[in-house]
Amino acid sequence: MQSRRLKDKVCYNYCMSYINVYIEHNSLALNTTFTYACDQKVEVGCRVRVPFGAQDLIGFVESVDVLPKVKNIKSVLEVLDTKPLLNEELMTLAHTISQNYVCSVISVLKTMLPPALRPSSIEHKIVYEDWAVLNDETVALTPKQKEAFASIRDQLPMKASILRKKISLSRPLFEKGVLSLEKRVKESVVPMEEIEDSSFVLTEEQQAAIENIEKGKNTVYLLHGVTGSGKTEVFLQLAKKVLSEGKQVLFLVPEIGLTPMMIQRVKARFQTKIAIYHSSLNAQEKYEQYQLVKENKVSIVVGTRSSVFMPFSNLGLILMDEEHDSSYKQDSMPRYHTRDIVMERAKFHHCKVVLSSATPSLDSYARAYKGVYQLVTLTKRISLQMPKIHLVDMKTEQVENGLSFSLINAIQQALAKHQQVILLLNRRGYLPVVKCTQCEETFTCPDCGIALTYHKKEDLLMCHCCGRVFYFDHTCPKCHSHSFYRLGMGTEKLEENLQNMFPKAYIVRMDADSTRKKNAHAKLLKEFEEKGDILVGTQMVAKGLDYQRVSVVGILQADASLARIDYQSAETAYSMLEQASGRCGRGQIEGNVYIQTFEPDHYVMRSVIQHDYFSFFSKEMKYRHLGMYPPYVYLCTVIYQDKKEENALQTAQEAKAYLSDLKVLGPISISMRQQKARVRLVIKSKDKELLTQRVWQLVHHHMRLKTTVKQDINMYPFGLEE
DNA sequence: AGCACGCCGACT
DNA sequence: GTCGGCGTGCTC
Repeated sequence: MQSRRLKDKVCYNYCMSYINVYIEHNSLALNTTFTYACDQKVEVGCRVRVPFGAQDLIGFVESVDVLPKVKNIKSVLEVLDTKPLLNEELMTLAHTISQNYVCSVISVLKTMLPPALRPSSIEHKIVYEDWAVLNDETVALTPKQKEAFASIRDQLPMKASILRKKISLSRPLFEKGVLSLEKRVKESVVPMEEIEDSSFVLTEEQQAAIENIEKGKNTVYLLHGVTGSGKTEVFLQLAKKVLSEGKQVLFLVPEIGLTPMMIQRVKARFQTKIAIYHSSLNAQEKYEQYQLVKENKVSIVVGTRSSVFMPFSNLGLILMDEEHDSSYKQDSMPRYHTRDIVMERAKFHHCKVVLSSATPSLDSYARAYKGVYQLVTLTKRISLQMPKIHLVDMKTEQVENGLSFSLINAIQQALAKHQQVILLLNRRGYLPVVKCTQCEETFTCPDCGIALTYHKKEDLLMCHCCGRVFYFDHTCPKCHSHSFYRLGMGTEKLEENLQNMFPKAYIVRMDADSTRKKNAHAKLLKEFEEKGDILVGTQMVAKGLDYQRVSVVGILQADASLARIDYQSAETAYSMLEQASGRCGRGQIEGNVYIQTFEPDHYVMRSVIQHDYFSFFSKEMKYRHLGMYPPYVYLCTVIYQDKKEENALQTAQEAKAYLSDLKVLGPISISMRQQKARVRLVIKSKDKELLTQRVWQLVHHHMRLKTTVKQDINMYPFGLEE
């Protein structure tokens, strides 16, 4: 006994440790650890509450020392976790991401964890509920109590709330000690519908692709398959094999809302062993899915970009569907690209990666072309032939309400045959520009400085940059005139026009406005599938939809996506056109695509008409080489933000001078945000390490300036829009 | 990032 | 004489 006490005491003294923690500030100025004394057991990867100046904040333990390295050390207020939230792999990964993306470590730690576990003062509490568990069966009971107990004996442990509903005599059972209460994490009921798994017969091509990947020596594979060639089935087969070996699979998708059918298929195939992780889950649901993975209760995770941080212990395969999709790049700190994280995790777990797309990113295809990745192709459609593309030359064609006669004709024919039509117009709202006829005044957003779009249904003006809405009294604020030019057309107006032209047609509109509510995507798609004739929408209708009855796809204002000054606009335009075309002719009926354009001879149009990705790739690579753009160089954008434009501009110019050894474009003024002027630099470098090093130096240089001008770094931006 | 400290203008 | 504006500087 005495020795035990002595040991305890020694242990107590010994346990005084000095912990280095990251503070919950995202600011790069605070991207260092702070040391605190702690007399409790703590491990690296735990959260602690610490005093920080006048505030008390949450910190994340980075390392533990026996001796302090600095003076004036405060003590931790509370240790929040008994076990580390992140393992060594993920802690190391956080540092790698911080280093590569020039962002704070804590910002990475925050994104890695589900909201409920985030080191943040804003609490997302984990919800617990009471469960009744068996405590002592030998206690004497009255006959009635015995009877009540017997009726629920086999259902234990059970939720206390359900128990109380079932039997009225629950209280004495607890009081006498037969049952006891236990707190358990509340489980939100995620309904698991029983779905018939679609039967499948692999085509020769699919079979060959699977063999290539399974037997291949490479780590990374690019599965390039035309739309409707059955890439998903290849994925499912690969996953099945890896799962049967007892390893875990990560299946990444761009946005769950757009691919309900895909999720259904994966669910159906792998029933119980699956976790689904995406943005529309609430904090509690995310926490549950996260725990399932951490406790090794599931072996396949289907999810959007944040699921790349799941705490896998034995990852055997990473599948990345629609790898070209922009939603894989996060546009807030840390601005990581999911593909990069995938490569890091694959390196750690020694597992294979399969990227898949009908229109791969130029980056990935270039790597596959060079042999860095192994290219695997699927050239044939499962159903019929590829849809036929008709380029409609808007310079010569007759037009009514923005629709060419060829397209109107095709729609009429499709409707007559009870086939479905998808129309894509990448502009939401009713009228993109409202202009006073008297003084030419246009309505612009005071925060962003861009033109407001008129929305007819709500009768208001909306900023499509920040989402702010403005009351519209149909009076010019400058000259009080009541007449306005009406320029352009958005999806809302197109829907109205179509309804007038085809009064009997059932029209479904899908854009950012109609899909704001939870599950709106799935609802609208179901509505279209069951009774819709025409689906009108922005580019979101181009992605992943798989309906058998669609025979016509129309793309309006196809040039709009080409006309932008962005180096990447041709790539996104090609991808959008090809993906949209792929939505028709998936069943037994022929597909026809009408692309309305003023530039039918543009190389993007020429390639789309042939479904020839490679010809597009070759042409585009030449332009990228000429202009020195990715994948020939690495880019980084730096945005300077200030109330006064001249301040931002001056800081940007000084930064450019500081980076005189690198190729720097700009500074140029870009749209405002939150009433602040913004000025942008674009840095180019062939040397990735040098770029990272110099940008870090720029960050420290900027901190030394102690200016109010904000500096915002975006490593490897997805295009140069905004 | 926050929050305190500090030094100036316009009020009871 | 004080309340409060926001410029500067520090936080283990």
